[in-house]
Amino acid sequence: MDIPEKYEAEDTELRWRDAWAGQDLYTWDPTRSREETFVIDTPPPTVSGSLHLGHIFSYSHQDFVARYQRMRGKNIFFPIGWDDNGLPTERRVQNLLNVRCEPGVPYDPNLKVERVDGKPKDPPRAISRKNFVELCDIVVKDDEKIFKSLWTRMGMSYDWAQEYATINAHCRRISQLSFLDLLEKNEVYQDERPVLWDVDFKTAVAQAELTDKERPSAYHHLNFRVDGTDTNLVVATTRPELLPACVAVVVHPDDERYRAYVGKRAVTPLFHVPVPIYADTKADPEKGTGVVMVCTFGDQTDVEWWTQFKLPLRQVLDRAGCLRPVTFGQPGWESTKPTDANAIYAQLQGKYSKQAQKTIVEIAEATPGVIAAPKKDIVHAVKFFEKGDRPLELIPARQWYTRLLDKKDALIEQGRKIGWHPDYMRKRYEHWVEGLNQDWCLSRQRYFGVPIPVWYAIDANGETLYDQRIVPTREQLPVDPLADAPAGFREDQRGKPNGFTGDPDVFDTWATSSLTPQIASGWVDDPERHKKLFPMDIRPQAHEIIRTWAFYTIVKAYLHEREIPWKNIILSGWILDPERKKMSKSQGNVVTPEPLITQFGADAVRYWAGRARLGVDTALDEQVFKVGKRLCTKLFNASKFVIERFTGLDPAALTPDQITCESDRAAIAQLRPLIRRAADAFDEFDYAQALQLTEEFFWATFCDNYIELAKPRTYDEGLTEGKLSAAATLRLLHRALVRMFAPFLPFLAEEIWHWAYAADPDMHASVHRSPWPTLDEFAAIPEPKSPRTWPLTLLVAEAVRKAKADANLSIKAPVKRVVVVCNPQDAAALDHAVLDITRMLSINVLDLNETEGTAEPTATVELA
RNA sequence: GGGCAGUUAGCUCAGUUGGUUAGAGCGUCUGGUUUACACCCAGAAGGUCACAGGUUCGAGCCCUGUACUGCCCACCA
Repeated sequence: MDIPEKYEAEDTELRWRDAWAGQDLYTWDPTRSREETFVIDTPPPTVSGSLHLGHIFSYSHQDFVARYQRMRGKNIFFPIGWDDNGLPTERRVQNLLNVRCEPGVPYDPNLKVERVDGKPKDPPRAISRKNFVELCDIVVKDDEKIFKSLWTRMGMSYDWAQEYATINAHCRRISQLSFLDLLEKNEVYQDERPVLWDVDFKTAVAQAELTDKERPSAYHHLNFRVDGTDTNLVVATTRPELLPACVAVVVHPDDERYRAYVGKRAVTPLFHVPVPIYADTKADPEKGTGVVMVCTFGDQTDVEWWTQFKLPLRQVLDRAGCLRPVTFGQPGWESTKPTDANAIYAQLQGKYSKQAQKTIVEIAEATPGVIAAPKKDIVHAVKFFEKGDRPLELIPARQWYTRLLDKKDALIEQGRKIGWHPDYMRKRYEHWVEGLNQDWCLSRQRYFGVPIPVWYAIDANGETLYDQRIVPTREQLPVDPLADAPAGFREDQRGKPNGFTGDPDVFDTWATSSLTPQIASGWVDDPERHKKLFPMDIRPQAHEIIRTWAFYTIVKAYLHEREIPWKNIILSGWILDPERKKMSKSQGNVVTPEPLITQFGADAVRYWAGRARLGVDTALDEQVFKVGKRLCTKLFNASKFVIERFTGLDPAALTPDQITCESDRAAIAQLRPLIRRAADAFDEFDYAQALQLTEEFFWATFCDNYIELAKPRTYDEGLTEGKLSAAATLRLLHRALVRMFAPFLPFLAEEIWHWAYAADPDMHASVHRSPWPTLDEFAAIPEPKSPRTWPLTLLVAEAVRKAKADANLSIKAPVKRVVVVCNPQDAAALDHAVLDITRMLSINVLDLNETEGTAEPTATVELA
């Protein structure tokens, strides 16, 4: 193969990308044993949106490990999936096609919609869930193509035969199988109770999807008359709009101020609703006025008191977060002055809670005797759905749950069986499990997701019987209960008395994502394959989703098989912008990878990723790409030298026994520990350490010193012993280094490999299937007579270089004399390399002045 | 409020179980047409290892405390 004059990353990378596409270098071999196989639980990226530099970063880390393990001879299972199921896709489809999902609408097999550019003229078209899901499928397919092309460009060594998407039939089936299995095991259950609710998406969410946001708020001080007295209890509340939902008042049992009122009733202002006064230690005397109003529902404590005191439900918020119609004076809505209450409520009804709050405060301020004290502004943390824009509410709803609270200890124990890299990430997992306070809410009131595979019977009166569930058989899955009729029923019985109805909900996307190991392995559908792939070797992922993806995956593996899902989990850090801020779309500081790849090359971008250790957040520094590109250029040029210098010399004629020079043996002795240390680092998933060691050796030991030392001999006339020894050594060192760089710089390494080594009988045609260097390859080469030869050579070289630099002379300028003062052992060691040293540094005379004692050797330089 | 990390040269980061004078790259400065490479080579300057105590013959590393930064969790009347 011809070696180009100059290194052109784009040319090299395009060529190999195309060449690899036609080969099956990365194909998993199902016939090989589990022990020989290395299985990666690749994160499926969310396809709606674009990949940013952070993805390139962490996905490169996975590929380093995969490529290393492959070179160690492992049969790599490295699948890639697309996480297309879920809210982000729904939003994209709604905007792109101007449609909205309306579950009651019948399926239209001939539905045609067009993409809209800019703001749509018409209101969104209501379509069936099945149509909506089909449109989502079409849209994500396009994104997946773009993602695939970027991964290919980055040289990711996926086995594309294992490609999947989390919404495809296989994933829906596995996800539904999981649910049915847990239903049989009584690990999932349905319950109607207050649930964390997002009023914009109109769906329940789980504890793991919460995030706190600081919001300005205020304590409003309201007078509650104690029934039958002239005394007022002052309630401090941040949610005055929930006053109509008030069902009780609570004080601390030891609070002297209020002890006398416990057991009496208080009357809410404005609505005149008598409510009981309870004592409970959860009421904090220090907070507000020490008097808490219990509403259905303002916060989690309200739910607890509501349950504890068996309080009535006065639900005022509807699922959109608006105040729904209620009538005081009706059963459950007692009021001593219902007419007044209804007049006030009429002004709130239909408003979002925030507007209702404003209104009720105005009314309270205008009504004498209601406000006890001026409001007090505060800032406090409020719970949000992580993807939501408005605070969560607690709204009673029927939902499916997975039992978690009864197995916290077991889940912590499972976590301890897994290797966490870095290890301290294990603590994050354990703290999360310890802090769990709810079972996992599985159901979402959304559309583009995996349907919950359950139908319910409808009785003769048209009432849905939630405890009379109809579940499909395993063979039927995947099913859509809104489109498919259960066995024994006809479609026209849907929604009719004595008929059936389908569960309208879909699963939390994590319910499916948590099954990536089972999705990839085939699980119960292919037990043989499952056995060969599960538990997996590594799960690579980001640390902020330990509480979701890692946690839920551990939960599923435990509930289904009492197993851990993988032996190790490796956690990449984040890419921060140069100001150390996390990259995010909302911050507007996201860097797209394509221009960087074009400018520096995929190998250089991978190099940048390889410099960051696991778990460490790294500030983006464009200089590092430059360094990566420089490394590629250097590797290209050094390789060109090593190979072209000996054009015409048959590589097969170069054998280990020709390596006779002490300098050469000394250089090889430097490589041995490098190979071991880099492999050790890689075995611990510390690719960054492996890269650093390799790079350091390559640049300093190999290029700056060894090549320069050996170079004069390579110009010998004829095939001298020294020249052959140098040729064999250069080739051997170089062949090892190219392989050690291969996981990081796969394109360039492959290119160089094909210049020189692809035809090697004990290697593979591709560097990526060639063995990682082992000490065995160098076993036939004797150790140098002294381990001091190499360091002493460097000592002389450094002294001479410094002398020349100090004198502003060219490095080629001749040196009259160098006197080395050292002990006899060192003198003997150095003596082996005298010829190479003098030739490299143009030294006329090198005197070795032996002195007894252990004093450090010194070199004195006398310039010409 | 609880927890987990981190704080080392102007910048980005290494620093293995405590062991001479603390490292690299980038940047800066000085020199060098050297037949692989000027996307290069050589050299130099640059650090009270956040701070304060302690253990030790010896601490960047171990212990205690403090400050700051980031993340996770809790609180939400």
